[in-house]
Amino acid sequence: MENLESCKKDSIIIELTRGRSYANQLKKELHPTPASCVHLLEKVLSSYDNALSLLDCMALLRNGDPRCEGSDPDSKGQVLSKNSKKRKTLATWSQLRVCTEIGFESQLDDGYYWRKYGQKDILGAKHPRAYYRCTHRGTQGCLATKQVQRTDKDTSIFEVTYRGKHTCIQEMRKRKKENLDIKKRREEKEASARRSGQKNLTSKPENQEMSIQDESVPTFTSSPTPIGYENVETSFFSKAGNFVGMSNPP
DNA sequence: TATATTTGACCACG
DNA sequence: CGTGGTCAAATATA
Repeated sequence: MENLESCKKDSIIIELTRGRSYANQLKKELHPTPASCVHLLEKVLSSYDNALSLLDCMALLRNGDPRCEGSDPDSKGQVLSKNSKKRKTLATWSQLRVCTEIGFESQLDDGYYWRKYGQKDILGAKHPRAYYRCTHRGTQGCLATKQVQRTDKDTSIFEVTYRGKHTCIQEMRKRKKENLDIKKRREEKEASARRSGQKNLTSKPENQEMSIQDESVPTFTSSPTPIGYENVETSFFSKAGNFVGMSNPP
């Protein structure tokens, strides 16, 4: 019976993959695509991707991670800004929900270098939203940015929105080692601080960079998913270590 | 000293 | 005018 179920699932995946492929073909066929069609096509493709990702999520759930049930995969998610001060052109975007383990930074670490440039309290959100941009924006003109915000309900889930595309790949790989070295050092520092300072009631803990700050967002220096699309992509990370689900753009 | 983060101010948009 | 995104001075860290 499990076989039957997985067989059905495979069929669904095949169909969805086919549909996505057709949509891509259609996209190619429409050479000078009208603006309205562009948007629609993006939606269609996004739906296929989301459906496929959902199946992945279900598979992971079946493998047993009850934590993921907390978040509903079909929720619309919150509407993120479609247009910012300087990026009106980003008309289309997609959201994706992913669970990954916070403790394991390796999963979050693909070598990208981020620099925090702002933090903002968001109306209706319990936790502030942090704004990052690629460190090499000035030198290489890399326009990739991301936003990180804790979810209201589950503080262990982070919503990460990526925007733009990295154009500094070479530099990234090189930097990854440095990045890890820095993290190692931080870990050691934190460990020693914990050991020596457990009784200390110093109001400011030394481990701000490493662990999650109460209200703020951890200083991720890398993105967990490859950035290959112009679209904004939002991911949700939690302790669970599994994919949770995703939601469609409005 | 150089580079990264914090944080209030500023600005555009609805 | 409120909200969200960005800027930039002050501050922190190596």
